[in-house]
Amino acid sequence: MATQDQRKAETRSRLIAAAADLFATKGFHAVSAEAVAEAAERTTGALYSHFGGKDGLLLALVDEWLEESAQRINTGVEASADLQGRLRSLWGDAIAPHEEYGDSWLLLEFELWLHAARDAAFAEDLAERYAQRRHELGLPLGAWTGDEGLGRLRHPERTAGLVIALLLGAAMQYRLDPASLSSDDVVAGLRALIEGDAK
Amino acid sequence: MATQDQRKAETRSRLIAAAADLFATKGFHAVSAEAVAEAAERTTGALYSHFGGKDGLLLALVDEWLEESAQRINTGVEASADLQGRLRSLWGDAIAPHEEYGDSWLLLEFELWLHAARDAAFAEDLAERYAQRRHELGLPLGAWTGDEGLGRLRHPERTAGLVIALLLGAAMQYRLDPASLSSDDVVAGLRALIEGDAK
DNA sequence: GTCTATATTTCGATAGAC
DNA sequence: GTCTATCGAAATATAGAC
Repeated sequence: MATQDQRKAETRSRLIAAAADLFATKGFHAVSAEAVAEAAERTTGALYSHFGGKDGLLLALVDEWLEESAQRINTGVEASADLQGRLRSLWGDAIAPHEEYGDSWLLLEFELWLHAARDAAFAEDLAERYAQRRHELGLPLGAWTGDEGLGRLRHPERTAGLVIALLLGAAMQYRLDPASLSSDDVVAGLRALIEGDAK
Repeated sequence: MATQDQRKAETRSRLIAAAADLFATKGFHAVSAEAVAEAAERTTGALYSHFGGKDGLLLALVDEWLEESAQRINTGVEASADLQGRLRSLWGDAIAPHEEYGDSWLLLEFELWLHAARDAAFAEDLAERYAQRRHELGLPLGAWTGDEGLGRLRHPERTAGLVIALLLGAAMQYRLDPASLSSDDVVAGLRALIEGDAK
């Protein structure tokens, strides 16, 4: 194992982490390549060598975000005992500071979505990611309703899509004004969506 | 009525319209002041004279957006006869091209939200706007359920917040992949949210 | 109030040494 | 692979004529 490879990997990791932070808090176009390199304690030369530029860096960031967010959904949720607790955990994850990306992961979520909505190449990647989310949330969702005696879901993935939609839209409003929505309101809404699809 | 005032008003209007289009389709930081002026068939001098710069232009845009979006919610919706039709109209408005802002109004929605999430001054403005939306949607929402024999809503504004949340989150996913959510799914979700709060 | 022209700064990207 | 130095392009903002 060469030391070169370690340093290379760390440089790459540092640059992506710095990009995630800065792109989220200031926006992609508002951040210069030099600022990212400086925050990562590297130089623009290293950035261009690794990613070819700011765009390549953003693409790499999306890829890592893809993997990471797939895991996030399931963590914490499975620790809860009943449906109510699981839904509460989902909402908590949506608004709580995140371990790796801090309290700005929600900003990154929308920053990436905006780039995808404006660029077809990004859109395909992100669309796949959302499909993956719906799929991975749909499975446990169907199981939970069974546990609660609500019957099975007719369309687990479609319901998962609605659940994710409500979480995102509620988080938007919560970010602007935390008093505008209570946790109970959101959880009640999530439950209504789920029960509406349970037979 | 002086011709000077007319020209002044038109210049202002042109600049705001061009800004709305460009900020939505390319993003605020990706658009130069000169590009906005050029699209409005004016010059940067006029832009700086009216708004003091790009930031001032964005603020003026938000204000106009505030008024305009308040009216949009109620139009089209009241034309429908029953709850199902009204919910379908709401969803249609969320994803359909808009008269004044084209098919990019959804992008502007999130662009403005991102700026608000990053800037406290913007946040206050936008928070007020969302509160206004919840209020103006909550009233008819409560009336609709009465018409349908569903009883009255317990918390019209909170339910309106959930309805708006679902519309925004669903529109996000729909924009990335129109096949991911059917209109029936979304309308069913909206109905579930409303019925969940009706007693 | 609006336009032309421009000063100043900053950005993205590259070349070459190590 | 990484860094230093730098070029050319583009952005913000201003000054002055009309």
